Amino acid sequence: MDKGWGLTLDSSEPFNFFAANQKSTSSSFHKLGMYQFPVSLGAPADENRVVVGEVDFFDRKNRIADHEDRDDADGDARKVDVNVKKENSQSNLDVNTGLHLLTANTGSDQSMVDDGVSSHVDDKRANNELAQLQTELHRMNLENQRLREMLGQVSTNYRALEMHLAALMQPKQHESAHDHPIVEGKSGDKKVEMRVPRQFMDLRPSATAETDENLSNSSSDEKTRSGSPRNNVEVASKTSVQDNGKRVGREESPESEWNTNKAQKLNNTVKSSGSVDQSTADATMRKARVSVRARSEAPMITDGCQWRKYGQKMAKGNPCPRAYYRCTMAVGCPVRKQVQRCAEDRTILITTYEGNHNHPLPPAAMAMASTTTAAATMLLSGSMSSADGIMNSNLLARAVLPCSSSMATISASAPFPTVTLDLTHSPNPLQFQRPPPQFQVPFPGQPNNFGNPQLSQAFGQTVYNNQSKFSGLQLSQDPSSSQLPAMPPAMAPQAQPSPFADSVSAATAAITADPNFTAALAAAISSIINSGGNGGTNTSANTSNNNKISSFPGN
DNA sequence: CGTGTTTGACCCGCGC
DNA sequence: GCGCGGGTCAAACACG
Repeated sequence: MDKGWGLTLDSSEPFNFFAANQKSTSSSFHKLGMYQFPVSLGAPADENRVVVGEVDFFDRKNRIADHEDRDDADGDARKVDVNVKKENSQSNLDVNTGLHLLTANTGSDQSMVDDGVSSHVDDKRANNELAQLQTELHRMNLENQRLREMLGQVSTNYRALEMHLAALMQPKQHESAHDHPIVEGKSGDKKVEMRVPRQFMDLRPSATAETDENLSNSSSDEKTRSGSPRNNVEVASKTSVQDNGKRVGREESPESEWNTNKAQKLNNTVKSSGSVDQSTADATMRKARVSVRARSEAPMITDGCQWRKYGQKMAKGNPCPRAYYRCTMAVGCPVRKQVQRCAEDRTILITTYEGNHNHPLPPAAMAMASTTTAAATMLLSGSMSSADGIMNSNLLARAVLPCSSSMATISASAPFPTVTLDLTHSPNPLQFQRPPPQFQVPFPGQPNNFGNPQLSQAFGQTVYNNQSKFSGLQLSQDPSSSQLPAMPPAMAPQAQPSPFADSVSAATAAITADPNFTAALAAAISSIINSGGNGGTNTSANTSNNNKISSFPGN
């Protein structure tokens, strides 16, 4: 293994949003506190270590211990040993940091310490090195502490959120029992139906059943006429109400999900005398979208699902056409996505997901599902008109995306409430040193609202320098907020980067600023929070199904 | 030949 | 009512 970036990026492949999860099935997950994070991001499966730049944390630590064993009289070594033991004790608290991502030693590094009798020169050199390592370890201990605090806060917020959601969902459980039968039946967890991890892009975690019921009440005859072949209750209940045109029956099923928006609008009109707030919330649920912004030269990010392009349009204000894709992993799957390059920066790919899968998902897609679901959950809870909903949204934001202090944006404003996961941001100056991979991270200070000002927000400083705090998400319900200017890179005041005093912190930041790592972190966290790990068994999911795109908007 | 893409036409919602 | 823009359809086409 070379001493370069352990997080390899293969520019020959499209940006695989969750390649990390796919490649780090079980052996490559390393516990980070209560969560597990894949560390062999794009690296060969047999390399579980992460070597950052020229610094190999674990080898250095081992060397420290080695020196200490051989030279007990060395005060520095003793100090370092204390630090090492401190860190080990922190490991017992189930909170590890990137330091613990390494699991193996290499023979090449061992050659530095097994050179037999140590000379004075070697001792001096070792002392100097130990002094440096002591500083590094101290810093990492601090980072460990910060991470522990973060994780503790995540846990607390999540529990609070869970209880809150349980309270909200209590009267609706009997109705939602039929919703998402596939995943719920698989999970069997009593809390699963409220935690929304079960399907990729489940955008209706709470109001689904009620909305469906409303739909069935108001448009039952339309349903029967729709002729949808799906037996999925959720989808079948939302089949097209739009039977006033020739489109009815033109396509068997996927359209129905998309038409749900229209159906909901009609429904809201019908029941205008009813609970306005509830109907508004339902409509919001149905329109919710999750947009992912990522730098990629590839025509489409690989998210684990199979897509078929069904249309392309020139969107106003963007010279790059917008491509429309439909999920083809199952007949009648209503999930669709739009892919469009950013007008201002065409290296940024904007992928917008909408709809619920009506089929089991491969693990790779589950990873994405967890993330997008978490984002959608935040959006939906935040889209409530009540202050309680806003509070809930903030809780969700903190709990589901604990590292999202500056990486997710919620916009409940028109036309569709959308939560945007912006993976284009990284203030890491080391990015300059990296060869431009296919999936790039932006330069510091780069504007982040390309072409989609109401959606974009920083997403990249996920665990930037391990200083991310849980500042939550920006929640906007004011239509005027759709024109919010780009949040400056310093929008997360608590995520201000500290100077890279040494290569360790710089390398750590480099890793954590990597979008793949960021995405993997978000996916891992949300996966575990949501499902308790039903996406843990990764297989060779279709990661190349998007390579067949012959043309791409903007290319 | 099956599958997926391309692309012009069509439908619909919305603003004026 | 009209025009615009977004979203979708489906025939034609390309490809393996």
